[in-house]
Amino acid sequence: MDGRRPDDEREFLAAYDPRAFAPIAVTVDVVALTLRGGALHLLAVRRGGPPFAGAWALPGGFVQAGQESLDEAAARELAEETGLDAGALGRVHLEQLGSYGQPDRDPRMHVVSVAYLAFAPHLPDATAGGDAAGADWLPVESLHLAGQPDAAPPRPIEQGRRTGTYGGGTGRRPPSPGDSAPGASSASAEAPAPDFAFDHDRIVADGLERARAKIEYTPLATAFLDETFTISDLRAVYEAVWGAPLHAGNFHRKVLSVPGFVESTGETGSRPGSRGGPRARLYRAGDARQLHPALLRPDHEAAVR
Amino acid sequence: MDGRRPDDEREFLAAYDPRAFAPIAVTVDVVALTLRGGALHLLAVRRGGPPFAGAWALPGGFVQAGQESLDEAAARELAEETGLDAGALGRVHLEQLGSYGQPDRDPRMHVVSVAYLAFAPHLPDATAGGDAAGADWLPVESLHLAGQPDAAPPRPIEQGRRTGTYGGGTGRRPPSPGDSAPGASSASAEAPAPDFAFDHDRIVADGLERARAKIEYTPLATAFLDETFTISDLRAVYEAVWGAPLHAGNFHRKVLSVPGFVESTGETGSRPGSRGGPRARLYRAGDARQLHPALLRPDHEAAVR
DNA sequence: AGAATAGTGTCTTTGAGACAATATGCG
DNA sequence: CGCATATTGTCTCAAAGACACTATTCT
Repeated sequence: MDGRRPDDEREFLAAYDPRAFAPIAVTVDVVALTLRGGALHLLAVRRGGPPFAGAWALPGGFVQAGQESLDEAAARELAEETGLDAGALGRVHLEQLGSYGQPDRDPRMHVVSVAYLAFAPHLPDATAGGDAAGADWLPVESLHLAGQPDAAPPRPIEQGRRTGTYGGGTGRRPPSPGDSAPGASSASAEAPAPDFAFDHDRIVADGLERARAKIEYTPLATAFLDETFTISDLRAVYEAVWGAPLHAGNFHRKVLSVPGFVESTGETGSRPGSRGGPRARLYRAGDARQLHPALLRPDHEAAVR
Repeated sequence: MDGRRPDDEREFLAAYDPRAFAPIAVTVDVVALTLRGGALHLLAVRRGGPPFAGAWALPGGFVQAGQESLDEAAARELAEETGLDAGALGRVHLEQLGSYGQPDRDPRMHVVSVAYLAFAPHLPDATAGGDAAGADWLPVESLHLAGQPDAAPPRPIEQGRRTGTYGGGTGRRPPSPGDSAPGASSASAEAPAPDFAFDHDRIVADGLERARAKIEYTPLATAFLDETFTISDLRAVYEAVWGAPLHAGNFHRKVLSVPGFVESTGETGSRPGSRGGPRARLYRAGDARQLHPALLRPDHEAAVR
């Protein structure tokens, strides 16, 4: 309406000499999830230098200005940390999660981070790329995450013991007051009580909630599996991501009843379940992009209220 | 792990002298939606200068480095264009939509735009803020959007005649090429067929799809209404956003059956529908943040396949 | 043999949607 | 009066979930 105000003046200048105006750095950070030994794992790197030296952080880095899109930058960073080539990356689901831009989230300067969420089939051990001191897959159930975004936080679990099934109860987590996660990030690796650098714990929490919601109404759970899989493999994905056991029979029927979710390869798996049982039939991902009707989380309505 | 590679070198420098490295500008753009006369409208501004001078664009601007978060920047930009004060802004729902960072999306330089989605009750006419030549609310049904993200594009509608119900058919819209719709208000808006500057048509399409999906499983449709409203008012929101008529009786029962969606104010509206009928009871938004069970779009499964 | 798993059948309950019916208030 | 709307009732069908059952294969 009226004449230029100071803000506009600066914007005007910025268009012609951006370096004089916009000291905001843009990075991408990736919340990469995979299944290892039946448990959901998150890719994290050890920070090699300050700030937060020694703390866990998400793999990520600066977007190369004028060179790449955000999606490309995320794929590049993920590849650097996992050693994946372009072919293997093609089997990974990568989607944008959200952007984080609090002015003080990085003590050095104003950094806007565009977070991505990745679902990958079982991947090899992580290899530290960039200036990270190390990279590793952390079991999600061991994470201490601040400010759970919604209502599906990882429940307290016993350390060390991984029976392949669940340690937790039915899922209506008690608030668990003694379960604090202060900034006391230990720099040694044995103790898995990972506090994250920056606001990465919030990004991880948001990513986990997105993952839990996304497999409800999309077939993306198959992105955690190989080309062919059994219905039980698929059920294991849902159980690992949701952290709750599912009824095998009903799940089986449900998956087959949703059009386009999976399609049969007429084959049958050679190795039955490690504890006996008939050989399961093999399926591959179908062509649906959305599940109708959706596969809703058990008891989720109660958790949300 | 190993020695620094060139990329790392640049990142390292960037941390200490960002101006030497990161010529990426960060902006926010807002997809602001409201209901006017029963139809969904989008807030747009006329660009005052190149590039894309004279074209419609989303309200937005640069994030003030070190001064504000992304959310704050979006709220500020929205307020500038709508003349809303802080109080009125409190009644507006504002959420992050996604970030857009193709290197060539702005011809001047690499600009990463963080898009926001806003739901607002009926607002006054837009007032051009910043360096815009004008601002206006455009009927969403008149927009020509490239690359519809999904399967719920606006259908053709008859202009002028707004009977309060629908002109369209059952929802499987024919493309309807010659369908123009002048916003016919302040800023020389005779020529419609709005093509947007930059990639803003894609952002708008993504925002619309997000809005259509979001009111399925959240009570955010109430954000388009005043403090109190009737069930019919609420139904009008769903019909405007989804672009399809809903069965009044079933909708009524459904809304009341979802816990926490609306709560009754014991009152009754004084003005019945303009064409007669009993006075409807008034409700206000309930305390639920998610709807269980959800209010699914009719026929959406078929549209998605 | 005993145990665990794959896959199917059955039954109950909930919810979505089609349709009908009644009451209210405007023109 | 005639019509549109608000609200409630009824009926049918799809789907989720609990439970049971059979067949298969490992230890």
